[in-house]
Amino acid sequence: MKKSKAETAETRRRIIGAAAREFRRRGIHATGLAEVMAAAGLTHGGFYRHFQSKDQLVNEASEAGMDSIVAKAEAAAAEGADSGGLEAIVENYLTLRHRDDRAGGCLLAGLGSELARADADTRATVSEGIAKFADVLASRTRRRRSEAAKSDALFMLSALVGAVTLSRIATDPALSDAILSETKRHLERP
Amino acid sequence: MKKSKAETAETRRRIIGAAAREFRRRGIHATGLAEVMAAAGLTHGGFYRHFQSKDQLVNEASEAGMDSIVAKAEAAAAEGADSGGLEAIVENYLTLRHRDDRAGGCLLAGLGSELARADADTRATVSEGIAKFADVLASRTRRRRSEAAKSDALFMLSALVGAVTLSRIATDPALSDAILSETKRHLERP
DNA sequence: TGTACATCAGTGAACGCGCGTTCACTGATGTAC
DNA sequence: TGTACATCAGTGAACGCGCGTTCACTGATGTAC
Repeated sequence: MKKSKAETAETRRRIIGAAAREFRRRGIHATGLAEVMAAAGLTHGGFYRHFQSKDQLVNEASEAGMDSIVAKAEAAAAEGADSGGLEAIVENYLTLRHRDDRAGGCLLAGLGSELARADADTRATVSEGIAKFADVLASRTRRRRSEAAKSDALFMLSALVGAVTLSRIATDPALSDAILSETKRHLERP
Repeated sequence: MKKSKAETAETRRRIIGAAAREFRRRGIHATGLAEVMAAAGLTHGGFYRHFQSKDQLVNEASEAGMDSIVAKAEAAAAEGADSGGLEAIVENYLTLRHRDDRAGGCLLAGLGSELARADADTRATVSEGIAKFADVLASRTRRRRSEAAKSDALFMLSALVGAVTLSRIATDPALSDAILSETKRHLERP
């Protein structure tokens, strides 16, 4: 059953993608490797041909997750109606769709408190992703001074991630919706 | 080894307190009942004299956790130098001490993404806690209209929780500190 | 008030289960001649 | 170009381990007389 190099690389990418989705959907600790492999269309035994450990997969899935959310933010900004594209990112992030789509949503909102307990390698990976996300936001502000833009970006990112996280906990639908809509309102009219 | 009613109630409270701390420190899923019971000075076998399941303990520990963070916010506001006490809450929440003290810190920042996957009972409990926390913040704003105060409160809470969560992920100390300090700056000078 | 018995908080061994990880095996592919 | 062999991605059974939960037992307390 040996596969070509291209097939092997494709399988590896498929496992990482399935892991990113399953981790965000059910949590890192609660998701087993067998579950991830099944989602990738494989059996669990083959896992160690591609990764040294679950921790390594968590790290690579986190990198992929951060890359994808940063790319989504850039795409939203590029399509945005406003000049800078900042509102488009916020509009896109603080939606009911994002709140309800954990598997496909932002890694930070989906796994924030679990990532805070991940190993140093994974946290370093995510740390870089946070910086990149903040850079994308900062480059879209109308601030002249780059420190002010960076400051705005870190603040906005905190509010975005906190709002989606809290809106997912809330069982009261009015509260859940209000967390998203009021955060949106404040970020758009600062 | 039967204990008096008062002792039994005290033991129950001790288990809940230990659980709240251990869950925040290591995560809900990663913390075993034996660990919680040991932290409460007991062996694991006695757990089911007090609770029907781990889920029930998670629910009660979450209630205790939300009560304690709301009480802390009220206490900070009462001691605050500013008239309303809002700045005192923000100053108190966005500290390096809070970031570094997961076991004793805010339940929402420590377990946010895990709570979003908890059972409906626990999420309902935490949902009420979020509403109470927002009420405390809203009552401290200088807004006249109560809807505006509520809106501010939900936004602030999102930013507070998001900032501490992200600052705990970040391995770059400058980034971690900046997330807290820039969020503080924006919330204090809106 | 004193005595006999029922209660039940807490102990520690045991349960089934699912986890991360390992391993012998298979068989299609890449490589050496 | 064709053939023989080595490689290694993927399978499925098995491993030790820790988990949530159960249970027989202990013995101090509360209760009934």
